[in-house]
Amino acid sequence: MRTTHERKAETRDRILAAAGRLFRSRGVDAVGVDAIMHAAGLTHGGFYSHFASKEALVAEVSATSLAKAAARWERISEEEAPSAALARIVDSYLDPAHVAAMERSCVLATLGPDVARRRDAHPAITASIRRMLEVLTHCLPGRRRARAFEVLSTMVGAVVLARLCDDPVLADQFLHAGRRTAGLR
Amino acid sequence: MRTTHERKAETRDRILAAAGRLFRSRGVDAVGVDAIMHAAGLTHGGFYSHFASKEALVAEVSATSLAKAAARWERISEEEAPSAALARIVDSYLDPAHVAAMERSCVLATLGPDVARRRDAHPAITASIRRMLEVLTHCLPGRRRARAFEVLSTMVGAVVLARLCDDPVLADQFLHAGRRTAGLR
DNA sequence: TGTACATCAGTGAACGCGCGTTCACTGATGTAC
DNA sequence: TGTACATCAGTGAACGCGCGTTCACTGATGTAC
Repeated sequence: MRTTHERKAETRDRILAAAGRLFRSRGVDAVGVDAIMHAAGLTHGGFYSHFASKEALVAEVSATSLAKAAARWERISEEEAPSAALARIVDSYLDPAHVAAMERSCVLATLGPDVARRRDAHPAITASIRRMLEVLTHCLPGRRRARAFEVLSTMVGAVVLARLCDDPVLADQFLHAGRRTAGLR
Repeated sequence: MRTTHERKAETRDRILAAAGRLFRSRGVDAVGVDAIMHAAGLTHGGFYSHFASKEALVAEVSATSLAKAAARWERISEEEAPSAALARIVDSYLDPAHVAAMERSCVLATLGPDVARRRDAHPAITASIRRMLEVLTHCLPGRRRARAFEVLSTMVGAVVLARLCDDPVLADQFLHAGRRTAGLR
């Protein structure tokens, strides 16, 4: 029974991963349970032995996906010197290739408004946002927390705006602005 | 026939306004043509004598709604001294009451990722973003365009993040961060 | 000014479709003896 | 070790529903004479 449980947990993770990719690239309402289960290599009927509803999945996907990002930032800030960690976090967030790959991009910039309309996802997301702010504060010169709010806001806004630009030059200028607010270059 | 044309144009505007409100507050895919037409005081069948499809409506709503915002910024920057205009634009954008009222809020922060997935809306949106950057550049001390990118990014990001926060104190800190990046207070 | 006709914005029934969810089932795996 | 049984993750047909879109229509309004 232990192995079975582990296998089920793996399947659950596969569903979460597939949903994360699809929700981010196409939008929550444009992706059906059917498509998610198919992407996870399963049939749609089994979905409800893992999640209570599609809404529950949405909340869990955004929570776990953002928690993973927060954990990655924490790992980077522990492994490297503050300024190097900051550069790595900000540069990877604002990397044009990463901005283009919506399905692997940050939930905040990809599903932000969508998730904002779903109140039950807020607590978990707020917790991850706090962790991200903590990391940024630790990495910023002078460790001024107020600056962490500026940096995170600019990063998220720059990615949202860059994605709306027809012109790649304009898009790049938003990404550069994000780096500048973080104090890089 | 003139009066008829004018009346039809008014109806069209009413549909656009209703769709703008509903799309922003509930999300594009959560609002049907039926609900939009009902909010405009009409029945759903008439929709297609005004718009080719729901997708066409989405593109037009985001384009006109953002163009209106850009025009408002331009008006403010012409009426007031640069620093006063900047304060008015940024403060109204980051006003907690305005942030809470999604249905009247900025398309960038409300439908950003949704619209980013619809390529046909990008040209018109890019044009409005350029106008907004122009206004900000004109109002910023030293008229440094690079700073306009930072300010717009922070404003959009701060609103997106504030809406995801469970805790109103945390949300307010994002809004304050937006003001600080703009050089206010 | 009054009448007959044409136009067309808006109506509401109807359509096919894909969605979220349910449920009886199957068959692989784990447990008991 | 081998057999019989229980469990339950995953299957796939079925459901009711609301969606986007179409279309024959109606009735108010504008035009022609």
